[in-house]
Amino acid sequence: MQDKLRQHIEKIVPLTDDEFAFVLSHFTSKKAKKRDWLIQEGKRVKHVFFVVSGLLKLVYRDELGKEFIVSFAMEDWWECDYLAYYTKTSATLSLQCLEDTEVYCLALEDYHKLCAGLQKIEHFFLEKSHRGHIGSQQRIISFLTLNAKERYEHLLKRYPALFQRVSKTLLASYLGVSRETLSRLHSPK
Amino acid sequence: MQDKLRQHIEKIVPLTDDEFAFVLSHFTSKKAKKRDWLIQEGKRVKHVFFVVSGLLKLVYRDELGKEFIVSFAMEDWWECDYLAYYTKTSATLSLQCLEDTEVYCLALEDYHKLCAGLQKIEHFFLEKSHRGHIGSQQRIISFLTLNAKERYEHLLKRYPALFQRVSKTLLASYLGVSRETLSRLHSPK
DNA sequence: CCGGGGTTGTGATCTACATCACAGATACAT
DNA sequence: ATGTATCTGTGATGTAGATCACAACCCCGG
Repeated sequence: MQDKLRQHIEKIVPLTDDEFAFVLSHFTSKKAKKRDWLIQEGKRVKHVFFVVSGLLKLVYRDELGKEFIVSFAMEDWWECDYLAYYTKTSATLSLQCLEDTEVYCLALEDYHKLCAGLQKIEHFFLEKSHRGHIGSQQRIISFLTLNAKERYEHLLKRYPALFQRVSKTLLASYLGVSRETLSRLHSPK
Repeated sequence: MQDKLRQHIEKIVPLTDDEFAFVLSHFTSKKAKKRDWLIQEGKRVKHVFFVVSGLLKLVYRDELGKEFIVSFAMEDWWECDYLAYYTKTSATLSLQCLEDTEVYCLALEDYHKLCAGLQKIEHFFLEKSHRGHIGSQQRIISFLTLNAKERYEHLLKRYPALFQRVSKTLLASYLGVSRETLSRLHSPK
């Protein structure tokens, strides 16, 4: 299980055994069951999570209680309500397990200590953050330029594995269409 | 003009005179006129830009030639086609001046040298990247949860200054609605 | 000072998608 | 096993917003 994290980091920065031990000492690990919450709207966000196994949804809930999926987090993903985490405010998003899930948890002060103690890891996080930013930008472009069907096909091509693991209802919510419309996209008229 | 950049960085990390001189030595500066391009689709992206003064649009153009505004960049903003920049591939986005503009330019290898030579600045970039990522995530949420009118009002509240500086046509493109619809939002029905 | 390109409003029409409503299927808990 | 909730498809209908079309405007360059 540690190997997952190490391999993940080493895709970007190589680490000695000692360095990885140092990194690992800043994390705690946690197992959660389907339907458990790792972040709850309104509460403080203590950790950023690295997903070792399982699947989660990051959701925003509007005033009417309607739920929107901001992102899915699968193996090897980092997930958090970053705004709440970095600014130490209460969560506006929630993070819930869609399957039994295993994560590493990193508290904000441990994150700072880790970066201060090992420059490489700050570089790693910078790299990760860039990629996350680029990914979000592309999702924005897909909202600007594509219709429901195109967004659906785009997602299907990019993450075929998702379709085995999450309900159409959730996919629809991620794509920003109603589940009825998504359902009709398969067999177009 | 240097002061702009220094003050901007020092909002996040304090610098000595020597450190700032070191930072500045990695940048070049450039003036561009309204309608000039800093990044052109299909070409290589040599620099990331820090906007000292002026205003730019970052645009995506679809197969039909229709233009979509990914973001505006005003004073104190960093802008780039980050994907193309970091991966040294050719641009899928374009960056064009909407006003006469003054920027600092940072080439990728200078960026790496700068980070390697001064840890503080890597920390600064990491912080900036986080904020950018958070901002994009909120824009995604606005696409998922708000209709055209709500997105418009949201933008109006957040960046009132923009409305004095850019045409409704461009705003509509940023918001993902047609300019006719945007126009009708003022005087509802 | 005149002409043309970009900007804005507004009407008429069209369409993608939402919403509501129902029914069969599947999974989950007691 | 048996009921209950959650998922999925599909019809009927409503609506936000796109598209097309035109007229008035402003601003800049020659």
